[in-house]
Amino acid sequence: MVQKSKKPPSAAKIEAPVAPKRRGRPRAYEPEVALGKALDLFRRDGFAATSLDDLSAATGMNRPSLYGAFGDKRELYIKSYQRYRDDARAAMVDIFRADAPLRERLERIYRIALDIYLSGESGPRGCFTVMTAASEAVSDPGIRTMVVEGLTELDKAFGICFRHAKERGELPEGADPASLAHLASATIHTIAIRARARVPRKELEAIVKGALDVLCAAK
Amino acid sequence: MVQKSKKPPSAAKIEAPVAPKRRGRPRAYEPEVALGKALDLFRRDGFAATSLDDLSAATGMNRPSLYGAFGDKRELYIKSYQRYRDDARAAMVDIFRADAPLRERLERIYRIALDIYLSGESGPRGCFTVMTAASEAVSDPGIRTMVVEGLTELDKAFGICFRHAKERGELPEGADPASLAHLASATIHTIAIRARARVPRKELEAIVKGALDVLCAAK
DNA sequence: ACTTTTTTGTACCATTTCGCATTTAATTCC
DNA sequence: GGAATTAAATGCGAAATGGTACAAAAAAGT
Repeated sequence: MVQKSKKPPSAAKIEAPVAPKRRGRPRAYEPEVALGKALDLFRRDGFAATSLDDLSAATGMNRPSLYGAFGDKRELYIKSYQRYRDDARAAMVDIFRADAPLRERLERIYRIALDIYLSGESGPRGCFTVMTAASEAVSDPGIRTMVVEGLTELDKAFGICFRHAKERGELPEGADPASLAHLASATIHTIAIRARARVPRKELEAIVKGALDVLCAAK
Repeated sequence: MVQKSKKPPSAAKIEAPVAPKRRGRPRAYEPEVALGKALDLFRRDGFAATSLDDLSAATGMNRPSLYGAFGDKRELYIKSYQRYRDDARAAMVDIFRADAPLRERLERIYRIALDIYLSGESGPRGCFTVMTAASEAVSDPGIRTMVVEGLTELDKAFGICFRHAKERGELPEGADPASLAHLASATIHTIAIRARARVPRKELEAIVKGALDVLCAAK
């Protein structure tokens, strides 16, 4: 289970054209898509309620293959969570880095967040961190570390946003970027929770709008 | 499972002195404390990860008794959640109704919330609604309804707070109580999540302070 | 004392769960 | 074509799970 070259699926097309000429029987699954399916399940049902049979059915891999590819259930869960965070980060990083007015950046961030939280065939899926990972965090130090990392990463990204906006004069002198960032994160969290309770998108958008009205004019 | 007189445990001492002279073998457990133990378990581990054996061990009741007293696992979960909400409401309702300055009322609310979320022998327990009920909400309409009720109840309580404060002139003219209430709820939620990830109380208090600085001076 | 009522405690059942051992299939290297 | 290698497929097994049947126990009513 060392899995060397896995990160660059785009660069892979350059370095390893298509067939790396592996030695034995070829895999009948693509690890990336299988992990995506596993992620969907874990995200919907949580760790305990997701059985290996469910995962096996969803990924199309039988249990031994699953085990061989990703390790045991906990490892698969962690890899799923890692994948979720990578995806979420990838979807937001450009916006966080973009050079746009504060309000516009925030609006785009929340639009992406809503897309992520509300998607899903069998109901809105919410946020992996908030809905299932935080629950596991009490008893599993490894997962806890990941959760804390995720939370602080979001805080920091928002913090940079607000600090930047303050430097540009978009915020009053007295505004505290750190506090505003925490409130922005909190809005992400409250939206994730409400989405999971099937609160309609319209309402969530209204909550976001109200929050932005406060945060973009604060103090 | 009709359970008539159950709500007034204090008034019970007046109406039913001690022994209502029930007919058969007396119960070896007190339903209220047993439900409290069940609540603790569900809150820590969630619905799926809590087994009837665990519940049986924690409550001291064997499974048939559990079943007879509270119904099946899902019913017990719902009753636990109901109990949690009752307790939380009871702990906060006086403060919400109190006639004190905005900031002081909010500070007291958040102090209570932190007490609730951080307590627990085997680590901080977080918020039942946020940590486990919201997860179940996607697939269980009954639980979803309760979650939505709980969320809007909190929104409303905060809303009354801010509206009241605005009428008193504690907030600027342009302030929108509803938006501020949602941000106050969001702060509750973010704190519940972070508590679960074992973020120390000091940090959570700092987040609350920052939020109050913004909310009590907004717009 | 004996019946009735309510609860406890033991034991059980069918199912599900995770994990693995073993066999079979597909591919490359020689 | 045959050995080597890698993965799939089957299926086993021990443990745990939710739920229940049934007998023993403890109280009140008669």
